[in-house]
Amino acid sequence: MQNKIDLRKLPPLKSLKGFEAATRHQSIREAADELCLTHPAVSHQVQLIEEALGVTLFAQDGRRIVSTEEGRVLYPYVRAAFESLLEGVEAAHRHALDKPLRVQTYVTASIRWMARRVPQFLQDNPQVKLVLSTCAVDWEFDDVHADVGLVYCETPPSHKYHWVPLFDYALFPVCSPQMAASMGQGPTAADLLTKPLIAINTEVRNWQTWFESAGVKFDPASSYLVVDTLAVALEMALNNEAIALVNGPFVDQDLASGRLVRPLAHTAVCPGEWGLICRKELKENLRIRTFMDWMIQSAAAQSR
Amino acid sequence: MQNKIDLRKLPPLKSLKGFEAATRHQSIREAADELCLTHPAVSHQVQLIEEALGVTLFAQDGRRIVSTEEGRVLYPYVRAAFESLLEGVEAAHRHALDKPLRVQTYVTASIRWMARRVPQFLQDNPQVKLVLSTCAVDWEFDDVHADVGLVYCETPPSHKYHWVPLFDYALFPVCSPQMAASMGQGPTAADLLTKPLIAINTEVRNWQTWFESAGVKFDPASSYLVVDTLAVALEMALNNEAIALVNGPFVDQDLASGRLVRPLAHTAVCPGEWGLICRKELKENLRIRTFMDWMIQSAAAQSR
DNA sequence: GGCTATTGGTAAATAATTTTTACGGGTTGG
DNA sequence: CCAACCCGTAAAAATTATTTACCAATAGCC
Repeated sequence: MQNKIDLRKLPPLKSLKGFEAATRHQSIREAADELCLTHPAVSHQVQLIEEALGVTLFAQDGRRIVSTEEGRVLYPYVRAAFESLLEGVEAAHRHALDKPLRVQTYVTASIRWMARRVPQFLQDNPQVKLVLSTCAVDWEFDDVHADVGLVYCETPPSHKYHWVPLFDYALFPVCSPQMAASMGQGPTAADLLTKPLIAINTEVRNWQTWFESAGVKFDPASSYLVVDTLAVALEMALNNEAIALVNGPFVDQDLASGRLVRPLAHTAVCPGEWGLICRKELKENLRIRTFMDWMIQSAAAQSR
Repeated sequence: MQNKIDLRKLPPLKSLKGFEAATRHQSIREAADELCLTHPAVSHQVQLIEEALGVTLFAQDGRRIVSTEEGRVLYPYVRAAFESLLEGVEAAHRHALDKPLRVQTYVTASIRWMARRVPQFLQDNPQVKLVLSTCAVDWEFDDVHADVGLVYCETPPSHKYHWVPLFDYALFPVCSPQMAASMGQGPTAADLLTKPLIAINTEVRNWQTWFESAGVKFDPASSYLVVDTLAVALEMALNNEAIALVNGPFVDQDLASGRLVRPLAHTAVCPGEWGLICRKELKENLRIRTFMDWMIQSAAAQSR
């Protein structure tokens, strides 16, 4: 790095704000107003510095104050110091925002949730760069290769992580309007057993869970289609080929547009939640906070 | 002056010391040692800044810490800020010491006390410049035209002044060795009445005070010489022409060298004291403190 | 000239902050 | 594998900063 410097000779740094503002205004009161302090606070700050330096910085002139020559000599240095710090903060921010934010999520969440929001996010935060990476649904959040994750957790994750739940792991079937119509008016859960059901290979128990919560016996051995991601299942549902079981708010747009429908309203809310995750020490990180806050906002807007 | 800058965006200034040292050492503990703090203090300071900026500044690497890229980006700006402040302090000091220090005192104190010390003081403090000004003995300290005074005060001066007593207002007669010899062995106070006594026009009562304290009646109307400063009176005493009444430690050298003697030991200590005076708000001023401390030291050394 | 509004300074009380103490977890090197 | 070392955390203690309440001085205004 660099050589040692004598930090002990520095005046009380906090009080320098008072000196800076007081010098600029040539008035204790105005400085106090600017700093949102009372005038004795600024008065005291100035005195502290005068004592620390052994130099008189202001003289009283009527009911105002006037910088002494020493005050005028000192000011530019203090000013330069503050400007350097502000530049440094700026530079650190720029640098921090410049590194791409690595976001990890599952295929379906990526395609059907992230993909619909990320463009707007990038438009709102043009300085941020994103790298989206996708993993299988049962993967854990990998804090080495990602900064933030949108993942499902059955139980709150370990204490080393910061965890913000976003929405329920809520199971409900969807299919094409034609498929729904073929089951007649107001089909029951049992009626679904007559149709091709698609399951996700990592979550084969979901259909059983849903049927049980609907009070219908379901034989897991009964033949059904298994694919490896919900995105594929949904594609098949859209193509009128099967009924898919959705596990989160991933079909809102298709439902809104009518391309998919819910043949019946029953929803099975499972334990655990979808949420955003990051390492605890990064939760105040500028990029990460920006990203998480935006996504939380967006999720709240969706469910409203 | 200059334009407003946004002081609110500044990180907690005091904590920057911790960041600076921690970055330089790449170690919290070493930084703490340098700053004479405990390691949690520095750890906390660093965290404060990280939170304020929303940027991670250090990463743990085994049992040390390593600056992140952001930390390395920020450091030079912080460093520059500190250096600017140190320069500013230096510049203010230089400027403060550059203005001559205006010292006010009376003729005799000036000639017979200051004049003997000032050269050494200036040698010890080569950056300080002095202007000595002299006034009549009954003048008050004039804080418009002087920074410090060496004056006599009967009662402690008003609260707006900083007052450091240096020595008593002690009256005792001095004369040449010949004059003393002409009074025979062990003269009494009354014997002095037969010799020419010199008084100072602003302090004509002093002889009366001294004789009364010695238990001798003294008629103020009795003829004696009146001059306007003790310095003149002493000159006459040195020339064997009269007995002078000294009111402070102004003849120490002459007594030591034997050029003047005290015909008898009786001393009348009057109320009040000689001392250094300056405006209260200046008492921490670098030049003034330097000067006063030096003179206090010197006076203490003399009376020792 | 006297009155009032405004500005600063001071001191004690209060609030905020920094620092320390005490402890725990993780890493390194013998 | 253990001891030494370093860092982080949380609560307590110590220190600083700020406010409140007051006073003195000035300047503008009848």
